[in-house]
Amino acid sequence: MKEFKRYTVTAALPYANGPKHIGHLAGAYIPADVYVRYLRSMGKDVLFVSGSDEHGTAIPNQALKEKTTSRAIIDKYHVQIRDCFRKLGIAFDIYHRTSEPIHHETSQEIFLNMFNKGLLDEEISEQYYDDEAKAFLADRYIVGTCPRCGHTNAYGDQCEKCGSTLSPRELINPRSTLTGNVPALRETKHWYLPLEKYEHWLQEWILKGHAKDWKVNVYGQCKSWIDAGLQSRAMTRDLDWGIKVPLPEAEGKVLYVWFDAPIGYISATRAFFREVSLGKLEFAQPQRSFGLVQPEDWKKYWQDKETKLVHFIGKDNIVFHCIIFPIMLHAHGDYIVPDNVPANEFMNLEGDKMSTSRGWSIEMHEYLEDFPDKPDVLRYCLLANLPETKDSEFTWKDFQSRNNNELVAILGNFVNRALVLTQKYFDNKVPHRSTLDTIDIKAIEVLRVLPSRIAQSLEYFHFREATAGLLDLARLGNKYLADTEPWKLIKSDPVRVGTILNLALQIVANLGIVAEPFLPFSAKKINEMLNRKPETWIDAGSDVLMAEGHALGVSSLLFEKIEDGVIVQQLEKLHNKKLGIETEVYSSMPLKDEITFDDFAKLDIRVGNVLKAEKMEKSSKLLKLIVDTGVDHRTILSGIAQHYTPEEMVGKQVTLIANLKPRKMMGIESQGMILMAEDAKGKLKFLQPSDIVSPGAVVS
RNA sequence: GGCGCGGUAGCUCAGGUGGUUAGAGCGUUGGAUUCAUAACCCAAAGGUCGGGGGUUCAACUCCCCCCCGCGCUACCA
Repeated sequence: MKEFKRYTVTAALPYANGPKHIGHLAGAYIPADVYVRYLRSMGKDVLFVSGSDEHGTAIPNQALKEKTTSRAIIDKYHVQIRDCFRKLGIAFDIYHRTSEPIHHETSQEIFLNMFNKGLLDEEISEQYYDDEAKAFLADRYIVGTCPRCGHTNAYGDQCEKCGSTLSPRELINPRSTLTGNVPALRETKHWYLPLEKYEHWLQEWILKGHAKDWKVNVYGQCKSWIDAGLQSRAMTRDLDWGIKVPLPEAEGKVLYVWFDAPIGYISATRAFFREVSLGKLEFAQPQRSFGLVQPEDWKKYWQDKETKLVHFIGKDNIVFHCIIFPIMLHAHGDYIVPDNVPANEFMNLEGDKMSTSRGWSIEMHEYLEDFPDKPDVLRYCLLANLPETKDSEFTWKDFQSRNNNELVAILGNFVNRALVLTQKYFDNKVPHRSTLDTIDIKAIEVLRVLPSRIAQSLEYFHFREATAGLLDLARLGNKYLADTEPWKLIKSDPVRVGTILNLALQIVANLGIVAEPFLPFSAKKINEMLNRKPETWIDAGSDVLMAEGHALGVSSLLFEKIEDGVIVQQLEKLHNKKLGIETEVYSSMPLKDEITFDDFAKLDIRVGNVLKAEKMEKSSKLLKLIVDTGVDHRTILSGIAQHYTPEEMVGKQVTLIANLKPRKMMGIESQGMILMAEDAKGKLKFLQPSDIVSPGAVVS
């Protein structure tokens, strides 16, 4: 493995439009923090940056929802997320935010640099413009009738009713959400990054250069994108929230959020060195001594080939961190590109996908409210279950069992045993070590190799394996005590017991070092109980960390058991939250505009019998149904393939709109629409009369 | 439908370039023990490695087909 002079480690910028949950922690922040703490302990020159991502259309959207301003939204969530990270021990050197002036400057500089080098293509297209608001409308600010399902409040980019991905031009009767006016099409100019020009470079850099050292999931995802062929992407948007495009002709335009967000890592680094060099810390919180620094020192961390750049992210960010941002850095020319992007998969929760909007999540602040003194327990559980190679699962029962059977019973118990025995037999002082037996020498050998084995795992981003190694170190201690049985020997051979406990305490001291990256709060506690200053990883594996005669501190329990009741409560809380959100979602779905009876009478709703049903070729959602409507036998395509098999549908009575304008889908005309109800999980159920009626029966 | 990643003991997961009896932790069962938060320590039971073909002296590991989960993408209620 190549040796680097220094490390720049980034953790994904959390989007400041809402709270972040433990899945985000597992995906990026915890592994990044462990990695960085380990590097620091090894004495490496490492800088750990992150910050809030505060631009993009979803911020004003959230402001609309919470009936406040975009500024208020980012201020609220920036503080909330930052504080949660702090309480969980995520030790950033700086946690910045993209709304800061230095970030705007940096982003504009990079944009201008690329623009001046001719790296960006100009393209003119037609987009909706609201005359009254004097603004181009971002996709989300246009609503209209969905051309697919007829939903009257579909957004310009997506219909939330049917899930269709739309473009604003497709909407029927579009209107602006700002003023309610009908928007007009106007020409607008945007700047595109021609990703396809860098395909060859990506092939060399990733497909050839990182075939072995990148994780398969990351590599596979990149290969998939590159092989599919890349397309030019707009790097600017018509929006009033974001970083102004620094060109005179770009009034009212901002940088695309995915252009500026990753630059946030760079601007955070700039902010860090500026603040530290001035001695005025606002966002920076240096976690180690950086010595005398200059504002320009940020360049070493981004432009020197001897710097190893590592991005920690979740799998949803792979394309941006492995394709788009590296292309930006490479095209610009002054910057290094990431050496590795150890993206994790997703963590599920109690058998279902985690989702803040669906209420199926454990938000960081919720956990910290309920378990304020247990940040390490969460860190441990997430580390032990990290979705490194595939989606993994967090359950409260596992949380309890990890805590009770591993942290309490193995790690905490060993530390407690060693300390209590020393208190009892040797007046709380490190006893003298005399001649070593074979069993002692064997234990010392294991002690010597375990930390380097853990280090090895960390270097390769195998965090689960490393975490297991930490527990093995405690197991070594437990086994050593069980094998030597000092409590039996104390009467007959106190000198031997001294040797045994001396060694046991050396193992505890090692735990104080090795546990630090994983369980920083507990490691601190261990060192306090040992009454010693923390040491670096370089000392790990040593069997002479604790000097003879050294007085130990006051011992207390590292971890406490979690009772069944606590777990039951959390499960209830989770289910209640989900129910609450579901009813909220249903009740907040606004009623559609009032219609007259005549409007209603236009609809020809009938009951039909499904005569035939078959899967549509090349479609995963559509079933082709032949329905007896009483007046005819017609073909209706229905997107229920994921909910009903063709066999299930045959012979069923359904309700349909018989006079809907036919629509062609996948080359076949659908002559009507089957009415379906959707439950909270997105499952579709068809509507049926309570008793069998004749096909063609009119619904009114 | 296309592409990517997965499908290994009851549960959560390890198993570069194919090679003796397929591993770990938890759980279960049994034993030992009492210094320790009834914790620790030892041992055992438990898997036809998603299914079916093929290549090979030999496949969890390579190739083909199929099924299931997740993601991206297309089409879409």
